[in-house]
Amino acid sequence: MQDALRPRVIGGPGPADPTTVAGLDVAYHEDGDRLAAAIVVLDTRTHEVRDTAVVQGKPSFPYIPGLFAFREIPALLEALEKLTVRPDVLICDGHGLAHPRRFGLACHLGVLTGLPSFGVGKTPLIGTWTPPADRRGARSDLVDAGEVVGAVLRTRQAVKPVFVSVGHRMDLDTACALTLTLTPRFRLPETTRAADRACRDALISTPRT
DNA sequence: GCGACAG
DNA sequence: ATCTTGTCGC
Repeated sequence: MQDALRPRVIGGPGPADPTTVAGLDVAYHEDGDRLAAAIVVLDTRTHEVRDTAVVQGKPSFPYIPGLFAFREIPALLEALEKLTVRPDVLICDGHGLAHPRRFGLACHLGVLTGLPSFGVGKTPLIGTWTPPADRRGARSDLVDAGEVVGAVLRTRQAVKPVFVSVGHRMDLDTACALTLTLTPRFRLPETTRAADRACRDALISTPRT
């Protein structure tokens, strides 16, 4: 399925001046039988929350490296339908092009929604790289099979870098610039942090349905 | 065959 | 992802 959908990915450039950016994330209950997906739309400049959508559900697919999207996409698409604000960019918790078949979660969501997207991963899935300089904004190429599939970006000095890769209708420079704009204080983008908080809270505030 | 392996 | 334990720093 990934090989079939990959041709539908459209390359950059990404939006020149996106007004809103959305963070997407999914949290799982420790019993492994319940999950919550959240999407939080922020104003790109002020980081003010413009919209939030949270849905609960059950995992329908196991976690398998390389097939991660099939586990989280169902709930994320449901949450997307509940949004009243159409975000200009989707920022995913995971990779885009930096995937064995060049079709990670960010690419998959971008193709299904038609929206520009990119991924910001906390750990690598594929590729090799040299550590970027120890200062915010420093970056190095993430290379796999001889091609640059993403960037290793330092969002905070003296903190582990993040892995940025394009999804759909996006270019790496725009993705890295947006990531830096969204990390004024912490390692991860405010979008990701807001979505992580939202789905985690939803999972706890609703012990049973 | 062995090791790696987004969340 | 989630959990635990321990350390460092503001």
